[in-house]
Amino acid sequence: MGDSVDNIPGVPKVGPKTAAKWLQQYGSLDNIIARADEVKGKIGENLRACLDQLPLSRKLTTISCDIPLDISLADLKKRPMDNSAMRELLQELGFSAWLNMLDNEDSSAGETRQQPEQLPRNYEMLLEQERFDVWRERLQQAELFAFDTETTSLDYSQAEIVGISFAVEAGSAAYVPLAHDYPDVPEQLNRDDILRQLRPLLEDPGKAKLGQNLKYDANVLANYDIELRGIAHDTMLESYVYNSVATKHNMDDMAKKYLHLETIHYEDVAGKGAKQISFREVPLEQAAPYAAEDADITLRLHQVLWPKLQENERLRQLYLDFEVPLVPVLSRVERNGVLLDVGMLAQQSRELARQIKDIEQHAHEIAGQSFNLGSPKQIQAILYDQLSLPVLKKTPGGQPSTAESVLQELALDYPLPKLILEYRGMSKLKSTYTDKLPRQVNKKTGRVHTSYHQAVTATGRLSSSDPNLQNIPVRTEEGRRIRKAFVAPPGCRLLAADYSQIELRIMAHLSDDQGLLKAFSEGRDIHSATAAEVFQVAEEQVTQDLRRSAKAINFGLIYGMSAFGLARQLGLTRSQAQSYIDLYFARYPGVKNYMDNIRETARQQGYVETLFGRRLYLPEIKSRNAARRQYAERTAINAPMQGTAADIIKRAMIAADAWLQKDQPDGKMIMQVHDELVFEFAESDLESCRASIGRIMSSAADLKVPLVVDIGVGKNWDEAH
DNA sequence: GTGGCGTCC
DNA sequence: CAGAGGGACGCCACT
Repeated sequence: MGDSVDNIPGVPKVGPKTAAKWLQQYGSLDNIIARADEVKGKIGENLRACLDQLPLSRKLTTISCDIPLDISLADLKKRPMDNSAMRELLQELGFSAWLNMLDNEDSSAGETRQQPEQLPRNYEMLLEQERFDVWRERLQQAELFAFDTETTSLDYSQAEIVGISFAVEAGSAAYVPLAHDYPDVPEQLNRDDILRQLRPLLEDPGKAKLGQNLKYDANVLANYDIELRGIAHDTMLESYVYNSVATKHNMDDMAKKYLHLETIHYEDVAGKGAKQISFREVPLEQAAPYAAEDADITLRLHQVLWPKLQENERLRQLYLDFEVPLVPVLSRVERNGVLLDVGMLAQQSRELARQIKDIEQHAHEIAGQSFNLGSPKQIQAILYDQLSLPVLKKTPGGQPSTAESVLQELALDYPLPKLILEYRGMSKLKSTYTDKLPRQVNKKTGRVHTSYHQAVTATGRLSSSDPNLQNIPVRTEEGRRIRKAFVAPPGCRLLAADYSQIELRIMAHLSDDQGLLKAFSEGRDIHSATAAEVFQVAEEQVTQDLRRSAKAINFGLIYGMSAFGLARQLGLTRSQAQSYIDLYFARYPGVKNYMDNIRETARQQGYVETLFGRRLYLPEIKSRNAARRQYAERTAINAPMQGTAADIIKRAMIAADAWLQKDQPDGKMIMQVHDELVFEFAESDLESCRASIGRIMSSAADLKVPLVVDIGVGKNWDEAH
């Protein structure tokens, strides 16, 4: 720790999340300082000391919050904290993400500090068949009803249903406890019996259902052989499509933002941490209000969000044609799961363990002492303090970096960095993949079942977790061995289909650049074509090196990279890199034009859109802080391309699923990796399926360039590429 | 809980 | 004049 302003000794660390929480709680930095002593000991004092010693307009990083503060504390105190000034200030401080300023109701001001309303509620607990019959009839008659399952686990494959709640109109909801279990628990309706009675309703596609993250409920119901149909609305997706970044899309946060209601949290009834109990053990008198409220709030959220979506035709279409239909598709993909060769992974773990041990021994000999190769801190001490290697780069925290690029450079001159790199690679493979994946195989199905998240990314992509199947290694030979453990069952083959250069094709489409469009239309290798244009040689004369440079330029552009970044990547001087970029823009003026336009569009309307109208709000595009503004500008450039690609593959998934259901019921869609879909087909069907999948994916969008799909088949995922 | 690092597209 | 590549998830060390 140094003694500069950004590292004041004795000031306890305050992470961005804590800082954000305080800001939300207390309204301004000023109030935090006034109140912080009460809540956090001496932090308030230290905060004040920290801020008071700042010169006017001094740019600094406050504590470790990474808050660039362009104004002094005196300035801050002078400001009247009305709603708009507060919003502006928060944005300056870099807390726009928590500002709730993205909502279109923004202009209606004055509601951020609104008191929670009293929630009118008429909640009923159903313990007798007669009352359940009344409610079932209500559901039967309702145009739309909300429901929610309470279960024993967040993991759908482990989850048992404990109860179900319903709502048909705001303020009125019912909870049906079915499997609560604790001493002296009241007698409840029989679960199997009730599910049997509900089944026709839940499976009827004509009966419209509403829920919060219905994919989860669909998966849980599937454990009871109930195929949920008639998914009409999902509040999580409504919120996501309406504004992907204004709030997290869980019910508690959404209720706060859109209903100004404080809800009963899961932790309130089940406790948290080690003391958390299963919902099964939650007493009925607590469970019923919680569960009924879930259904009620879902309905109320829908009543607020659905009209908002209907105001914008493109958002409405995106929601109805992409996101909602994707829910049952993802549910099936997850439940299909992927077969793993666990024996193969176990063998790899053993080999890695042996190699890791050898490297450790060797490294300790070189260092002359024992240390933890997995600790960046210890490595830092050994490399820079003890062995006095040159410091090439520092982390944002001011410490000498031990990141891969740095070690690679050092590895040219010293032996230890190379060993550290090898160690990192191997321990990563072992801990994250070969050790972990086999433990995530479901005992009942013998396969791994990931969860896809539909409302996480800012751009519209899916994400995957538990396990994350979207970051399985592919780059190195050792890494690819893990893909060989993703296998097809006997008699089947995996079919992997990926969109070729989809983001660059989208860039061609969006920018309408004639050169780029022509290159794609002629089916040329885009990186070679770019190299030929930029370096002004015939395409046959493009060397691997030139192609590599062109590829870096192409991808760099998609991400909004600067000359500095390109120079670093290609090992050029900055001016060389700049001249490449200039040449590129000279050759592809449409691209240059597009990038300038999209920045301007973002500034003017405050958001950017994908081809299908998905929006990403970028409030920081107008930030006076250059770093934040430029970050927003890069996002403005990247999001339409990344997001359009996400839209297209979602549409392809919906179409592929429909085709599977109709024509190939034995075939399975088993994975999505952003621009790739993986299927499992019987060997005998392989060739016809290959043609069908190719057709379905290529026609998922009609761009000015062809959507080329590369398809491979094999007994394992690696082979299928 | 946070930061650093590493895996993917 | 600093900072200079988009989007994710997971593991580990450390506090």
